[in-house]
Amino acid sequence: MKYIDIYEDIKQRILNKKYQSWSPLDGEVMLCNYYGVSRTTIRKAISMLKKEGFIHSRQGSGIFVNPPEFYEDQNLKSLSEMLDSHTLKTKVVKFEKNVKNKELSEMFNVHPDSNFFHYLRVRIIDEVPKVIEETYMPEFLFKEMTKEVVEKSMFEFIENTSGYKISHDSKEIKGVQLTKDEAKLLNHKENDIALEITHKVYLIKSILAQYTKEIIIDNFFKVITVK
Amino acid sequence: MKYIDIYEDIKQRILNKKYQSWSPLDGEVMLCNYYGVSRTTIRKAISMLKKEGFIHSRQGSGIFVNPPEFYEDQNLKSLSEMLDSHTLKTKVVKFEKNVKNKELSEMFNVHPDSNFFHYLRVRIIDEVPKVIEETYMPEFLFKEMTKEVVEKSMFEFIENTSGYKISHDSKEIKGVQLTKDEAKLLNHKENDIALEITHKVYLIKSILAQYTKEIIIDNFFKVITVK
DNA sequence: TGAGATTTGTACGTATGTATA
DNA sequence: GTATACATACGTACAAATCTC
Repeated sequence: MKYIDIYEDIKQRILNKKYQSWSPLDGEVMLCNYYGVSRTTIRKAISMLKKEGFIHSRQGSGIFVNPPEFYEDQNLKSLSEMLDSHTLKTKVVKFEKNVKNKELSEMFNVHPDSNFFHYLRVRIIDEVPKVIEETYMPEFLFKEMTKEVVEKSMFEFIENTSGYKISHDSKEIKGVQLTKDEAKLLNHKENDIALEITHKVYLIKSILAQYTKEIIIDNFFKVITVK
Repeated sequence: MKYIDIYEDIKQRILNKKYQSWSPLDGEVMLCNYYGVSRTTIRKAISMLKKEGFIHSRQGSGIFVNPPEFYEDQNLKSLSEMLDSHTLKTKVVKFEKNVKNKELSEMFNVHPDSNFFHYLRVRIIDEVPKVIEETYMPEFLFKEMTKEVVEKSMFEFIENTSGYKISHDSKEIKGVQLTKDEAKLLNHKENDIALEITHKVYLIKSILAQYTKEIIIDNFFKVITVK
């Protein structure tokens, strides 16, 4: 798709700091000529870049490159993926199959005897354990699941390998005090304040595919919106 | 603007539960005829509805209405405005002018002698105090500021009355324990866990116009993303 | 201050591609 | 396989905001 290519090209230029913050991008007509496409196509690419906070535009004026803080935390990935620019290690503390649990079955809206995968990972950033990540997934949806998958990216597995399509994504953020076990895993003191993010991933038709609870010790979460 | 009208019309139908969750909307061509506009215009309205989580579409299949949890907390307004559907009262606890403060001046990037407005409001939802909101704004930007404005909507004041345009918006969310004073205002116990949201509103060219710290006692914040 | 040029925004129409039913 | 429905892409015209001289 042309507009995707153009979007990627401009995005890379911005990420590689080819433009100064607030500096104007070429006008739409100029971009049409440069990429050899119609204005509709350029505007589609521009629209995506705007949505993700890379640029903004004003009628009569032009298109302008945003400073990095506008787009850095924009893409709603797994919270831990947000930290991928740092040296990141993942330690799988636990990996179980055939877990049965009444509350889980209710949450996932499946038969009470259903089996779940369960794994617990600790994310280590710059040699410091920062995030505990505990995940449950129904086994009947993911038959090819292995420990190897858990050691890599679950997100990618769902999107590319499993054949399912992710429909939406809900996160609930709250402040909590660390339990004894959590404190131990994170080298912190019991009752220290942390953020708990419960994360549900849904497939088409609102089928819940994954439930994750993250405990994150860097006690903040940042959201930037561009008008 | 036609596409805005169409967007509003369909949005209202969805909010008023004229459609069942997951039920198909009319096709694009049908909507063109109904509203008497081109397909481009329909697609612009559809695109906005998608962005805000009201609907989703799949190629070859159709356009489908999302269930309420997709769109309820979508719009990034002031966090307290998110609760406007409940009976909401605002109590202005403090309103000061001519506040000088070194840290504030640095944060706003203005001369150290600059004056700030400062006000502290408590938001009362269903008769229960839930949110403490403390705001600082530089006086030189907002000359017409009065206590009356503070008692109503600050957001509207900036957008409509002051003549400035909001460029972007950053929020930082963290877990905190209530101080003695905060606990008193919220009828809670000292050291109870709450969420603190620091909120910065920027005008064009990254001019910081408002700094708000919210302490919110309902200890969660929900984000839903639709792919 | 004002008129004209520039630039993005809105809207129309048409044709073809691609996923789904 | 065919029909349907959304997705992509082209081109054109005019409106509205902004910038420049």
